Amino acid sequence: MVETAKTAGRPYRGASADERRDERKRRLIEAGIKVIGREGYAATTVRAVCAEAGLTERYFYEAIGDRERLLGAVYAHLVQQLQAQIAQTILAAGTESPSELARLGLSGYFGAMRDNPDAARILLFEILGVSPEVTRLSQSAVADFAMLIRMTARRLPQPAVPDQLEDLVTAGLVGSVVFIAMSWFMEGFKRDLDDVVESALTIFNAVVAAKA
Amino acid sequence: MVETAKTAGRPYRGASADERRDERKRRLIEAGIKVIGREGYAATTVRAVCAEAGLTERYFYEAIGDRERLLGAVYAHLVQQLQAQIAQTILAAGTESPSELARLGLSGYFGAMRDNPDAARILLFEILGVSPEVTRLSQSAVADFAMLIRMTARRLPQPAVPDQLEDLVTAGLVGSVVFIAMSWFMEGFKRDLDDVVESALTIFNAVVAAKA
DNA sequence: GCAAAGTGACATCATATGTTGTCAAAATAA
DNA sequence: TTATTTTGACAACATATGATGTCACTTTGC
Repeated sequence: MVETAKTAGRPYRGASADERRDERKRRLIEAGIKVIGREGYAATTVRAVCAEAGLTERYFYEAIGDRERLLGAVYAHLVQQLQAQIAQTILAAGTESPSELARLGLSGYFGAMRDNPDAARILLFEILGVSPEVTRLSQSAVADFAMLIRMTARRLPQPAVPDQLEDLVTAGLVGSVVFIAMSWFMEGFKRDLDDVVESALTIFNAVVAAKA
Repeated sequence: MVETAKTAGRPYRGASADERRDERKRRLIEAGIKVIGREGYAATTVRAVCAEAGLTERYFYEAIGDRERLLGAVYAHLVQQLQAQIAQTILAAGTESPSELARLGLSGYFGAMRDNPDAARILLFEILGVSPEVTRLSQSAVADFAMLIRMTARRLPQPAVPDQLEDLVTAGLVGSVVFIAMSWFMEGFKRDLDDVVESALTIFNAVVAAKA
């Protein structure tokens, strides 16, 4: 008991304590996406997530804390991933036409939903009505996407919408995209991606083209 | 034990067995609106609903069945109420202009949300991610409102949107209204009702005015 | 008045699940 | 090798709550 100052962590299997902690958290979030996406948040148990991750409950409570924080972490992860993908798509585009940018962004969004139904279910359905904290998180994501829309529309010569309504209108545009995605999801993604993109784009272009 | 055929019910306190059953169900649904609206569905217990209704658990299980069916019944009740109110508003209107009809309908919708926040919370937030059955219920309500929009838009001389996209676009319009309502709700209904209606109407009119 | 149906307060049961603790085996440092 | 840390499988606990049962009291019909 003379000296145990370095209890803070020791390498194990070639990884430092911090690296292992991060890796466990990553695996738990990944497992959370699968389990919540398959079973729904209400039916998701800590045990099931741990089994999917190949970890024990202790690490769950160390890395995440509780079920609700898992959902928050999963959601934040998915939103960030989605935003990054869309941003990358837009930035890589050779065009600056708002309409074409919108098409690219919407394609990225809807494509991501179709290609990862587990994530889509969480992003579209499982996130609401869980708790005030999680609801705020989702509202924050909506605000982010609304901001993206505003930034894109700002490239237009004249504002299409009265200033004091801009935030509500862009929130509405986000909602139209989400609901189209929900309908598509519920139908099992039967429609062509192009149809879905075109539907959302119809609304976007109409609003942008309308005179203030 | 010679004869007890009429076990089917006896008047009590001036009401028949059926009347009392209906009244209990009504009170349970009313209590469900209050408790779910205040505490959220996840935090709603059968005991709390029964206490709010002034009834005992036995009647809950007789009249409703379980927690999830309560949410379904509450939601169906609220949607029906909302649809009836909006339909009445529209039918009583002296105009046939789609734009004016839309303004009336949207005023009814947003006004109802503001005037009954408990119901609004259930309609906007608490209904998703509970179970496949309840999710289908909400999708069905979305489809109903989308149909209402299409019927209104049909009065226009020429279709504003390609036929094969009509369902997705109208789903998107419903989504824009819902998300505007959600934003408004989350801000504590600070904005004027007129601003909110005008925002949704901006999107509606733009889509309707756009050329196919 | 009296037996039976209806009601309400409460007890009880079963179960699920979040959460923490135990303990032995594997990996590391000395 | 040996002691210590890390890990994983699993037990154990407390709690909440859905769901059903008990029992005394009220109301009704005869």
